[in-house]
Amino acid sequence: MSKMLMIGDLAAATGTKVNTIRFYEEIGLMRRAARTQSGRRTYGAGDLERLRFIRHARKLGFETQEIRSLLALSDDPERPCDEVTQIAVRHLDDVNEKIARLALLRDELEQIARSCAGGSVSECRIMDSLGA
Amino acid sequence: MSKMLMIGDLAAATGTKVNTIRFYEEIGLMRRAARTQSGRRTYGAGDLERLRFIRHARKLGFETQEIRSLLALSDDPERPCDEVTQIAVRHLDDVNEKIARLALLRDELEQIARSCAGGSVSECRIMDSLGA
DNA sequence: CTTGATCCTCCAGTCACTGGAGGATGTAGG
DNA sequence: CCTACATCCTCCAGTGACTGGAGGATCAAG
Repeated sequence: MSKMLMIGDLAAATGTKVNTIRFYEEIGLMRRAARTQSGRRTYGAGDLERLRFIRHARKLGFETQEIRSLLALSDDPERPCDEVTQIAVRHLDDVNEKIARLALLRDELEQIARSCAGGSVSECRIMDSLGA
Repeated sequence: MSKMLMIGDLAAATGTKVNTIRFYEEIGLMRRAARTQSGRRTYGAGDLERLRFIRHARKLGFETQEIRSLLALSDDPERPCDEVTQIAVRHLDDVNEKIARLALLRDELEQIARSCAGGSVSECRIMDSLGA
């Protein structure tokens, strides 16, 4: 069988605090981990992947409930199709808007970095980039 | 002179809670607002733009300190150039990574929505999209 | 068999808000 | 002018998502 991971291994592999992983279990983002005889949590490769997903999603500004609903898409791939599509489409709009805003911000940051090459930034439109 | 805005106008225009705007002032994200005779905060168009920027940035997963440093780029456009460039470049990397991850997530959501057109989703790779 | 790293539970603290009490002010209708 | 009601003020307690630490058990190496 494949390698057993301890909670510290997950933490190290994802840059998450051990306490945070236990917290994710408590609020139901991570599955209740299997335990050893002495009560220590054990994980597999799937749990590692799941934790990475959660962490990245958080960094992208998704709330716990949104992550829950994204994870649902992969947790139960056999569920009714229209339900799944509905969740996916709802998130698609959100994701596309995030991408569009970030693209504007990126353009402005590039502009600042470039224009600054010779002199001081007198024309700063950074707020316009997310102000729309 | 241009239109004077009250805190409630800002709140309505940006979908922010009144209390949250006061909180932003407290932690120094919003400037200390000018007050009327009776002590009510008054704002101008610039404050509205600034608040919109803050709100969008939060939704994109930036922390208060990061927003502070982004706002600094437009707050003081005459400051030393290398300093500004440094801030901009540091954020550029972060922004580009966010965009890349969101693009992967979008592709996967599109795939789910499409493939679901006829049947149930048996091949769900949504976690791969943010798992890298 | 000791020592040090990791694990456990439980609980208090932080960050970024959110909501409400209690009271002053502003404005529109009678 | 007076009342009614929305909006403002300050202050403070509560929530969501962690973060850190106390106090104690377990495990792996020497």
